[in-house]
Amino acid sequence: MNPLKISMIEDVDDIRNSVTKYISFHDEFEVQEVFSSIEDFQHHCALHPNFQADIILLDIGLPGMSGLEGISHILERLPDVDIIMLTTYEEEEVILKALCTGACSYISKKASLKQIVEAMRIVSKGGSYMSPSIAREIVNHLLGGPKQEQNSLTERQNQILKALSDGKSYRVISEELFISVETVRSHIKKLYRQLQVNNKAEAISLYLQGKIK
Amino acid sequence: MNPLKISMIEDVDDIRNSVTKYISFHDEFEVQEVFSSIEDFQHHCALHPNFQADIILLDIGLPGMSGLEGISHILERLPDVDIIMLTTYEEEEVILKALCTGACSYISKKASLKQIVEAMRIVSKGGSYMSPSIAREIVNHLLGGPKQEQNSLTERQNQILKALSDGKSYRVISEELFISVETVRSHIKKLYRQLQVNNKAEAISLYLQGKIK
DNA sequence: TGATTACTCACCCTTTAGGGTGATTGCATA
DNA sequence: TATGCAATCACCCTAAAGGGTGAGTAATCA
Repeated sequence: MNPLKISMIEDVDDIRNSVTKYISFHDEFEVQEVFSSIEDFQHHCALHPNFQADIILLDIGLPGMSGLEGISHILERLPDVDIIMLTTYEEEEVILKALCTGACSYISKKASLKQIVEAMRIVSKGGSYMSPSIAREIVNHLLGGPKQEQNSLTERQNQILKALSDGKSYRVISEELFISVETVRSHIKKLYRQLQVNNKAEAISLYLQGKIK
Repeated sequence: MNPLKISMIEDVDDIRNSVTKYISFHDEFEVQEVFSSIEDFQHHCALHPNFQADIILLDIGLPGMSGLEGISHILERLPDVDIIMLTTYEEEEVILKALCTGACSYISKKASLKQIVEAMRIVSKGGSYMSPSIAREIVNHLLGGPKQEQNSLTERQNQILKALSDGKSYRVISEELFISVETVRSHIKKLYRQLQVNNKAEAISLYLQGKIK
Protein backbone atom coordinates (compact mmCIF):
# COMPACT_ATOMS: atom_id res chain seq x y z
CA MET A 1 0.00 0.00 0.00
CA ASN A 2 1.23 3.45 -0.90
CA PRO A 3 2.00 5.81 1.92
CA LEU A 4 -0.68 8.39 2.65
CA LYS A 5 0.11 11.85 1.42
CA ILE A 6 0.13 14.34 4.27
CA SER A 7 0.22 18.11 4.02
CA MET A 8 0.42 20.59 6.81
CA ILE A 9 -0.60 24.22 7.14
CA GLU A 10 1.06 25.73 10.18
CA ASP A 11 2.96 28.94 10.68
CA VAL A 12 5.03 28.13 13.73
CA ASP A 13 8.37 26.65 12.74
CA ASP A 14 8.91 24.59 15.87
CA ILE A 15 5.63 22.76 15.57
CA ARG A 16 6.09 22.27 11.84
CA ASN A 17 9.48 20.72 12.27
CA SER A 18 8.71 18.47 15.16
CA VAL A 19 5.49 17.16 13.65
CA THR A 20 6.86 16.56 10.18
CA LYS A 21 9.97 14.92 11.56
CA TYR A 22 7.92 12.62 13.74
CA ILE A 23 5.61 11.70 10.91
CA SER A 24 8.53 10.95 8.63
CA PHE A 25 9.52 8.12 10.98
CA HIS A 26 6.36 6.30 9.96
CA ASP A 27 6.46 4.53 6.63
CA GLU A 28 2.71 4.59 6.20
CA PHE A 29 2.78 8.38 5.89
CA GLU A 30 4.63 10.70 3.60
CA VAL A 31 4.85 14.39 4.35
CA GLN A 32 4.32 16.17 1.10
CA GLU A 33 4.09 19.88 1.39
CA VAL A 34 4.11 22.25 4.29
CA PHE A 35 2.48 25.64 4.03
CA SER A 36 2.58 28.54 6.41
CA SER A 37 -0.83 29.96 5.50
CA ILE A 38 -4.03 29.24 3.58
CA GLU A 39 -2.96 31.76 0.99
CA ASP A 40 0.30 29.87 0.61
CA PHE A 41 -1.66 26.66 0.09
CA GLN A 42 -3.94 28.28 -2.48
CA HIS A 43 -0.98 29.69 -4.33
CA HIS A 44 0.60 26.26 -4.50
CA CYS A 45 -2.64 24.71 -5.76
CA ALA A 46 -2.89 27.31 -8.49
CA LEU A 47 0.64 26.47 -9.66
CA HIS A 48 0.18 22.70 -9.33
CA PRO A 49 -3.30 21.69 -10.49
CA ASN A 50 -2.47 18.03 -9.93
CA PHE A 51 -1.56 18.52 -6.30
CA GLN A 52 -3.19 15.87 -4.14
CA ALA A 53 -3.27 15.05 -0.46
CA ASP A 54 -4.98 12.44 1.68
CA ILE A 55 -4.80 14.26 4.99
CA ILE A 56 -4.19 17.88 5.85
CA LEU A 57 -3.10 18.95 9.31
CA LEU A 58 -4.48 22.44 9.70
CA ASP A 59 -3.57 24.95 12.36
CA ILE A 60 -6.47 27.06 13.45
CA GLY A 61 -4.54 30.19 14.33
CA LEU A 62 -2.91 31.21 11.09
CA PRO A 63 -1.75 34.62 9.91
CA GLY A 64 -4.08 36.01 7.24
CA MET A 65 -7.07 33.78 6.69
CA SER A 66 -7.76 31.65 9.75
CA GLY A 67 -7.76 27.89 9.61
CA LEU A 68 -11.48 27.96 10.27
CA GLU A 69 -12.14 30.04 7.19
CA GLY A 70 -9.61 28.00 5.29
CA ILE A 71 -11.49 24.73 5.62
CA SER A 72 -13.99 25.51 2.90
CA HIS A 73 -11.27 26.77 0.58
CA ILE A 74 -9.28 23.60 1.07
CA LEU A 75 -12.33 21.41 0.42
CA GLU A 76 -13.02 23.35 -2.75
CA ARG A 77 -9.66 22.24 -4.11
CA LEU A 78 -9.52 18.83 -2.47
CA PRO A 79 -13.07 17.64 -1.80
CA ASP A 80 -12.02 14.24 -0.50
CA VAL A 81 -9.22 15.26 1.80
CA ASP A 82 -9.50 14.56 5.51
CA ILE A 83 -8.78 17.62 7.58
CA ILE A 84 -7.39 17.37 11.10
CA MET A 85 -7.51 20.63 13.02
CA LEU A 86 -4.64 21.44 15.35
CA THR A 87 -5.48 23.97 17.96
CA THR A 88 -4.76 25.44 21.32
CA TYR A 89 -8.39 26.48 21.83
CA GLU A 90 -10.97 24.13 23.17
CA GLU A 91 -13.97 26.40 22.92
CA GLU A 92 -17.20 24.77 21.93
CA GLU A 93 -18.12 27.36 19.36
CA VAL A 94 -14.87 27.14 17.44
CA ILE A 95 -14.79 23.36 17.57
CA LEU A 96 -18.32 22.98 16.28
CA LYS A 97 -17.77 25.57 13.59
CA ALA A 98 -14.77 23.61 12.37
CA LEU A 99 -16.54 20.26 12.43
CA CYS A 100 -19.63 21.70 10.75
CA THR A 101 -17.53 23.29 8.04
CA GLY A 102 -15.92 20.01 7.15
CA ALA A 103 -13.01 19.20 9.40
CA CYS A 104 -13.19 15.62 10.53
CA SER A 105 -10.98 15.66 13.59
CA TYR A 106 -9.89 18.17 16.12
CA ILE A 107 -6.78 17.80 18.25
CA SER A 108 -5.29 19.98 20.89
CA LYS A 109 -1.69 20.99 20.28
CA LYS A 110 -1.09 19.80 23.79
CA ALA A 111 -1.65 16.30 22.45
CA SER A 112 1.42 14.18 22.03
CA LEU A 113 2.95 13.52 18.64
CA LYS A 114 1.90 9.95 19.13
CA GLN A 115 -1.71 11.06 19.43
CA ILE A 116 -1.48 13.06 16.24
CA VAL A 117 -0.22 10.05 14.34
CA GLU A 118 -2.95 7.96 15.96
CA ALA A 119 -5.49 10.50 14.73
CA MET A 120 -4.12 10.24 11.21
CA ARG A 121 -4.45 6.46 11.29
CA ILE A 122 -8.03 6.70 12.49
CA VAL A 123 -8.98 9.31 9.96
CA SER A 124 -7.48 7.34 7.11
CA LYS A 125 -9.70 4.42 8.10
CA GLY A 126 -12.77 6.62 7.93
CA GLY A 127 -13.00 7.44 11.62
CA SER A 128 -12.80 10.68 13.52
CA TYR A 129 -10.33 11.24 16.28
CA MET A 130 -11.52 13.40 19.10
CA SER A 131 -9.84 14.03 22.39
CA PRO A 132 -12.10 13.26 25.35
CA SER A 133 -12.49 16.88 26.39
CA ILE A 134 -13.51 17.84 22.87
CA ALA A 135 -15.91 14.93 22.63
CA ARG A 136 -17.52 16.19 25.81
CA GLU A 137 -17.94 19.66 24.33
CA ILE A 138 -19.78 18.07 21.46
CA VAL A 139 -21.99 16.07 23.72
CA ASN A 140 -22.83 19.27 25.54
CA HIS A 141 -23.75 20.84 22.26
CA LEU A 142 -26.00 17.91 21.37
CA LEU A 143 -27.66 18.34 24.71
CA GLY A 144 -28.51 21.86 23.66
CA GLY A 145 -26.13 23.45 26.08
CA PRO A 146 -26.28 23.09 29.81
CA LYS A 147 -27.03 26.70 30.69
CA GLN A 148 -30.34 27.52 29.02
CA GLU A 149 -33.19 27.05 31.44
CA GLN A 150 -35.85 24.84 29.95
CA ASN A 151 -39.47 25.86 29.74
CA SER A 152 -41.39 23.08 31.31
CA LEU A 153 -44.84 21.99 30.21
CA THR A 154 -47.27 19.48 31.61
CA GLU A 155 -47.58 15.99 30.15
CA ARG A 156 -50.70 16.92 28.26
CA GLN A 157 -49.21 20.10 26.91
CA ASN A 158 -46.16 18.24 25.72
CA GLN A 159 -48.30 15.63 24.04
CA ILE A 160 -50.23 18.27 22.20
CA LEU A 161 -47.18 20.31 21.25
CA LYS A 162 -45.59 17.17 19.83
CA ALA A 163 -48.72 16.56 17.76
CA LEU A 164 -48.71 20.15 16.54
CA SER A 165 -45.11 19.70 15.39
CA ASP A 166 -46.21 16.70 13.40
CA GLY A 167 -48.58 18.96 11.51
CA LYS A 168 -51.76 17.59 13.02
CA SER A 169 -54.82 19.81 13.20
CA TYR A 170 -56.72 20.54 16.39
CA ARG A 171 -59.47 18.21 15.25
CA VAL A 172 -57.11 15.31 14.58
CA ILE A 173 -55.39 15.84 17.91
CA SER A 174 -58.69 15.86 19.73
CA GLU A 175 -59.64 12.55 18.10
CA GLU A 176 -56.32 10.95 18.96
CA LEU A 177 -56.55 12.00 22.58
CA PHE A 178 -60.27 11.31 22.90
CA ILE A 179 -60.99 14.84 24.07
CA SER A 180 -62.92 17.75 22.62
CA VAL A 181 -61.42 20.18 20.12
CA GLU A 182 -62.21 22.88 22.64
CA THR A 183 -60.03 21.18 25.21
CA VAL A 184 -57.21 20.94 22.74
CA ARG A 185 -57.62 24.63 22.06
CA SER A 186 -57.66 25.34 25.74
CA HIS A 187 -54.37 23.50 26.28
CA ILE A 188 -52.81 25.25 23.33
CA LYS A 189 -53.84 28.68 24.55
CA LYS A 190 -52.24 27.99 27.91
CA LEU A 191 -49.04 26.61 26.51
CA TYR A 192 -48.68 29.55 24.13
CA ARG A 193 -48.87 31.86 27.12
CA GLN A 194 -46.32 29.82 29.03
CA LEU A 195 -43.91 29.78 26.14
CA GLN A 196 -44.64 33.41 25.42
CA VAL A 197 -45.48 32.79 21.80
CA ASN A 198 -48.52 33.61 19.69
CA ASN A 199 -48.72 30.87 17.13
CA LYS A 200 -47.89 27.32 16.14
CA ALA A 201 -44.79 28.24 14.22
CA GLU A 202 -43.00 29.81 17.15
CA ALA A 203 -44.04 27.06 19.52
CA ILE A 204 -42.77 24.40 17.13
CA SER A 205 -39.50 26.23 16.70
CA LEU A 206 -38.89 26.22 20.44
CA TYR A 207 -39.89 22.58 20.65
CA LEU A 208 -37.67 21.39 17.82
CA GLN A 209 -34.74 23.37 19.10
CA GLY A 210 -35.05 21.47 22.34
CA LYS A 211 -35.75 24.55 24.39
CA ILE A 212 -38.72 22.92 26.05
CA LYS A 213 -39.38 20.32 28.73
CA MET B 1 -9.46 9.16 46.85
CA ASN B 2 -12.47 6.93 47.20
CA PRO B 3 -13.13 4.44 44.45
CA LEU B 4 -15.79 5.50 41.95
CA LYS B 5 -19.10 3.76 42.36
CA ILE B 6 -20.06 1.87 39.25
CA SER B 7 -23.41 0.34 38.44
CA MET B 8 -24.36 -1.69 35.42
CA ILE B 9 -27.64 -2.37 33.69
CA GLU B 10 -27.25 -5.32 31.36
CA ASP B 11 -29.34 -8.40 30.86
CA VAL B 12 -26.80 -10.79 29.36
CA ASP B 13 -25.03 -12.77 32.06
CA ASP B 14 -21.79 -13.34 30.17
CA ILE B 15 -21.24 -9.67 29.54
CA ARG B 16 -22.23 -8.75 33.07
CA ASN B 17 -19.79 -11.18 34.60
CA SER B 18 -16.82 -10.44 32.41
CA VAL B 19 -17.18 -6.69 32.68
CA THR B 20 -17.74 -6.59 36.42
CA LYS B 21 -14.91 -9.01 37.04
CA TYR B 22 -12.55 -6.97 34.92
CA ILE B 23 -13.56 -3.74 36.63
CA SER B 24 -13.05 -5.29 40.05
CA PHE B 25 -9.35 -5.69 39.23
CA HIS B 26 -9.06 -1.91 39.26
CA ASP B 27 -8.87 -0.28 42.66
CA GLU B 28 -10.10 3.05 41.40
CA PHE B 29 -13.51 1.53 40.66
CA GLU B 30 -15.98 -0.33 42.76
CA VAL B 31 -18.81 -2.26 41.19
CA GLN B 32 -21.87 -1.54 43.26
CA GLU B 33 -25.03 -2.94 41.86
CA VAL B 34 -25.86 -4.79 38.71
CA PHE B 35 -29.36 -4.67 37.28
CA SER B 36 -30.87 -6.65 34.47
CA SER B 37 -33.39 -4.02 33.38
CA ILE B 38 -34.41 -0.40 33.87
CA GLU B 39 -37.40 -1.58 35.83
CA ASP B 40 -35.04 -3.51 38.09
CA PHE B 41 -32.99 -0.35 38.59
CA GLN B 42 -36.08 1.72 39.37
CA HIS B 43 -37.27 -0.86 41.82
CA HIS B 44 -33.95 -0.77 43.60
CA CYS B 45 -34.01 3.04 43.73
CA ALA B 46 -37.46 2.99 45.24
CA LEU B 47 -36.28 0.65 47.99
CA HIS B 48 -32.99 2.49 48.56
CA PRO B 49 -33.54 6.25 48.36
CA ASN B 50 -29.90 6.87 49.25
CA PHE B 51 -28.57 4.80 46.40
CA GLN B 52 -25.80 6.65 44.58
CA ALA B 53 -23.56 5.94 41.62
CA ASP B 54 -20.86 7.84 39.78
CA ILE B 55 -21.01 5.95 36.54
CA ILE B 56 -23.63 3.69 35.03
CA LEU B 57 -22.84 1.28 32.23
CA LEU B 58 -26.06 0.93 30.33
CA ASP B 59 -26.89 -1.66 27.73
CA ILE B 60 -29.05 -0.34 24.94
CA GLY B 61 -30.87 -3.55 24.15
CA LEU B 62 -32.69 -4.41 27.34
CA PRO B 63 -35.84 -6.43 27.90
CA GLY B 64 -38.77 -4.19 28.80
CA MET B 65 -37.85 -0.55 28.62
CA SER B 66 -34.92 0.00 26.27
CA GLY B 67 -31.72 1.57 27.46
CA LEU B 68 -32.50 4.55 25.29
CA GLU B 69 -35.77 5.19 27.06
CA GLY B 70 -34.11 4.42 30.34
CA ILE B 71 -31.62 7.28 30.17
CA SER B 72 -34.12 9.92 31.20
CA HIS B 73 -35.45 7.76 34.00
CA ILE B 74 -31.96 7.19 35.33
CA LEU B 75 -31.15 10.89 35.19
CA GLU B 76 -34.34 11.64 37.08
CA ARG B 77 -33.05 9.61 40.00
CA LEU B 78 -29.35 10.39 39.61
CA PRO B 79 -29.01 13.73 37.84
CA ASP B 80 -25.23 13.85 38.10
CA VAL B 81 -24.40 10.32 37.07
CA ASP B 82 -22.30 9.73 33.97
CA ILE B 83 -23.90 7.24 31.64
CA ILE B 84 -21.85 5.10 29.30
CA MET B 85 -23.91 3.30 26.68
CA LEU B 86 -22.90 -0.21 25.69
CA THR B 87 -24.20 -1.28 22.36
CA THR B 88 -23.89 -3.51 19.38
CA TYR B 89 -25.51 -0.97 17.09
CA GLU B 90 -23.62 1.84 15.50
CA GLU B 91 -26.50 3.56 13.81
CA GLU B 92 -26.37 7.30 13.70
CA GLU B 93 -29.95 7.80 14.79
CA VAL B 94 -29.67 5.66 17.91
CA ILE B 95 -26.33 7.11 18.89
CA LEU B 96 -27.48 10.67 18.57
CA LYS B 97 -30.69 9.94 20.40
CA ALA B 98 -28.70 8.52 23.28
CA LEU B 99 -26.25 11.40 23.41
CA CYS B 100 -29.02 13.96 23.11
CA THR B 101 -30.97 12.33 25.90
CA GLY B 102 -28.07 12.54 28.27
CA ALA B 103 -25.64 9.68 27.80
CA CYS B 104 -22.12 10.97 27.77
CA SER B 105 -20.29 8.16 26.09
CA TYR B 106 -21.13 5.44 23.68
CA ILE B 107 -19.08 2.27 23.30
CA SER B 108 -19.47 -0.70 21.06
CA LYS B 109 -19.64 -4.03 22.85
CA LYS B 110 -16.99 -5.12 20.43
CA ALA B 111 -14.66 -2.79 22.30
CA SER B 112 -12.16 -4.45 24.59
CA LEU B 113 -12.61 -4.49 28.34
CA LYS B 114 -9.58 -2.26 28.46
CA GLN B 115 -11.38 0.30 26.36
CA ILE B 116 -14.38 0.23 28.62
CA VAL B 117 -12.22 0.95 31.64
CA GLU B 118 -10.45 3.65 29.67
CA ALA B 119 -13.85 5.18 28.91
CA MET B 120 -14.75 5.15 32.59
CA ARG B 121 -11.51 6.94 33.44
CA ILE B 122 -12.15 9.59 30.82
CA VAL B 123 -15.74 10.10 31.85
CA SER B 124 -14.80 10.45 35.49
CA LYS B 125 -12.46 13.27 34.51
CA GLY B 126 -15.27 15.07 32.74
CA GLY B 127 -14.49 13.85 29.25
CA SER B 128 -16.46 11.79 26.76
CA TYR B 129 -15.15 8.60 25.30
CA MET B 130 -16.15 7.92 21.76
CA SER B 131 -14.84 5.26 19.47
CA PRO B 132 -13.53 6.69 16.20
CA SER B 133 -16.34 5.26 14.11
CA ILE B 134 -18.92 6.76 16.42
CA ALA B 135 -17.13 10.09 16.44
CA ARG B 136 -17.31 10.04 12.67
CA GLU B 137 -21.04 9.42 12.76
CA ILE B 138 -21.40 12.49 14.89
CA VAL B 139 -19.30 14.57 12.58
CA ASN B 140 -21.50 13.43 9.73
CA HIS B 141 -24.51 14.49 11.71
CA LEU B 142 -23.03 17.91 12.34
CA LEU B 143 -22.41 18.18 8.62
CA GLY B 144 -26.08 17.56 8.07
CA GLY B 145 -25.63 13.96 7.05
CA PRO B 146 -24.19 12.89 3.71
CA LYS B 147 -26.85 10.49 2.56
CA GLN B 148 -30.13 12.25 2.95
CA GLU B 149 -30.86 13.99 -0.31
CA GLN B 150 -31.66 17.56 0.51
CA ASN B 151 -34.85 19.07 -0.72
CA SER B 152 -33.71 22.15 -2.47
CA LEU B 153 -35.78 25.28 -2.65
CA THR B 154 -35.29 28.51 -4.51
CA GLU B 155 -33.94 31.62 -2.83
CA ARG B 156 -37.39 33.09 -2.50
CA GLN B 157 -38.90 29.90 -1.14
CA ASN B 158 -36.17 29.64 1.46
CA GLN B 159 -36.66 33.22 2.47
CA ILE B 160 -40.34 32.64 2.98
CA LEU B 161 -39.92 29.33 4.77
CA LYS B 162 -37.47 30.99 7.15
CA ALA B 163 -40.02 33.70 7.86
CA LEU B 164 -42.74 31.09 8.44
CA SER B 165 -40.48 29.40 10.97
CA ASP B 166 -40.17 32.69 12.77
CA GLY B 167 -43.93 32.69 13.19
CA LYS B 168 -44.62 35.51 10.75
CA SER B 169 -47.99 35.66 9.05
CA TYR B 170 -48.45 35.79 5.29
CA ARG B 171 -49.31 39.46 5.53
CA VAL B 172 -46.18 40.35 7.50
CA ILE B 173 -44.02 38.36 5.12
CA SER B 174 -45.53 40.10 2.12
CA GLU B 175 -44.78 43.49 3.68
CA GLU B 176 -41.21 42.55 4.50
CA LEU B 177 -40.55 41.32 1.00
CA PHE B 178 -42.52 44.09 -0.72
CA ILE B 179 -44.73 41.65 -2.56
CA SER B 180 -48.42 40.79 -2.48
CA VAL B 181 -49.90 38.39 0.05
CA GLU B 182 -51.10 36.38 -2.94
CA THR B 183 -47.54 35.98 -4.12
CA VAL B 184 -46.47 34.80 -0.71
CA ARG B 185 -49.30 32.30 -0.82
CA SER B 186 -48.28 31.21 -4.25
CA HIS B 187 -44.71 30.54 -3.12
CA ILE B 188 -45.93 28.66 -0.11
CA LYS B 189 -48.26 26.46 -2.12
CA LYS B 190 -45.40 25.53 -4.42
CA LEU B 191 -42.96 24.81 -1.66
CA TYR B 192 -45.48 22.68 0.20
CA ARG B 193 -45.84 20.56 -2.91
CA GLN B 194 -42.09 20.27 -3.32
CA LEU B 195 -41.60 19.26 0.29
CA GLN B 196 -44.65 17.01 0.11
CA VAL B 197 -46.28 18.57 3.13
CA ASN B 198 -49.67 20.16 3.70
CA ASN B 199 -49.13 22.77 6.34
CA LYS B 200 -46.77 25.13 8.07
CA ALA B 201 -46.02 22.78 10.93
CA GLU B 202 -44.62 20.02 8.75
CA ALA B 203 -42.66 22.44 6.60
CA ILE B 204 -41.11 24.06 9.66
CA SER B 205 -40.22 20.67 11.10
CA LEU B 206 -38.31 19.77 7.97
CA TYR B 207 -36.65 23.15 7.92
CA LEU B 208 -35.53 23.10 11.53
CA GLN B 209 -34.26 19.57 11.25
CA GLY B 210 -31.99 20.72 8.45
CA LYS B 211 -33.59 18.52 5.87
CA ILE B 212 -33.91 21.37 3.45
CA LYS B 213 -31.71 23.44 1.15
C1' DT C 1 -36.51 30.33 -31.15
C1' DG C 2 -39.29 27.78 -28.27
C1' DA C 3 -39.51 25.55 -23.74
C1' DT C 4 -38.84 25.81 -18.98
C1' DT C 5 -38.90 28.00 -14.68
C1' DA C 6 -38.92 31.59 -10.98
C1' DC C 7 -41.52 35.19 -9.61
C1' DT C 8 -45.34 37.91 -9.63
C1' DC C 9 -50.54 38.59 -8.82
C1' DA C 10 -55.77 37.68 -8.65
C1' DC C 11 -60.27 35.53 -7.30
C1' DC C 12 -62.82 31.58 -5.89
C1' DC C 13 -63.84 28.80 -1.85
C1' DT C 14 -63.65 26.10 2.98
C1' DT C 15 -61.20 24.93 7.00
C1' DT C 16 -58.18 26.01 10.75
C1' DA C 17 -56.26 28.86 14.11
C1' DG C 18 -56.32 32.04 17.76
C1' DG C 19 -58.14 35.28 21.52
C1' DG C 20 -61.64 36.17 25.17
C1' DT C 21 -64.64 34.63 28.80
C1' DG C 22 -66.50 31.39 31.87
C1' DA C 23 -67.66 26.81 34.07
C1' DT C 24 -66.97 22.04 36.16
C1' DT C 25 -64.32 18.24 38.10
C1' DG C 26 -60.76 16.22 40.72
C1' DC C 27 -56.39 16.14 42.90
C1' DA C 28 -52.85 17.88 45.83
C1' DT C 29 -51.20 20.62 49.32
C1' DA C 30 -50.71 24.47 52.44
C1' DT D 1 -60.75 23.17 54.82
C1' DA D 2 -59.60 26.25 51.43
C1' DT D 3 -56.70 27.40 47.79
C1' DG D 4 -54.46 26.34 43.61
C1' DC D 5 -54.01 24.11 39.43
C1' DA D 6 -54.47 20.63 35.60
C1' DA D 7 -57.77 19.03 32.73
C1' DT D 8 -62.05 19.11 30.67
C1' DC D 9 -65.66 21.58 27.75
C1' DA D 10 -68.64 25.51 25.65
C1' DC D 11 -69.70 29.73 22.89
C1' DC D 12 -68.43 34.19 21.20
C1' DC D 13 -65.78 36.40 17.56
C1' DT D 14 -62.12 37.61 13.74
C1' DA D 15 -57.98 36.54 11.37
C1' DA D 16 -55.15 33.35 9.04
C1' DA D 17 -54.23 29.42 6.37
C1' DG D 18 -54.77 26.44 2.61
C1' DG D 19 -56.47 24.42 -2.03
C1' DG D 20 -57.82 25.27 -6.95
C1' DT D 21 -57.40 27.78 -11.18
C1' DG D 22 -55.48 30.96 -14.26
C1' DA D 23 -52.20 34.38 -16.06
C1' DG D 24 -48.37 37.77 -17.13
C1' DT D 25 -43.19 38.87 -17.21
C1' DA D 26 -38.36 38.05 -17.30
C1' DA D 27 -34.51 35.08 -17.44
C1' DT D 28 -32.25 30.92 -18.76
C1' DC D 29 -31.23 27.17 -21.57
C1' DA D 30 -31.38 23.63 -25.13
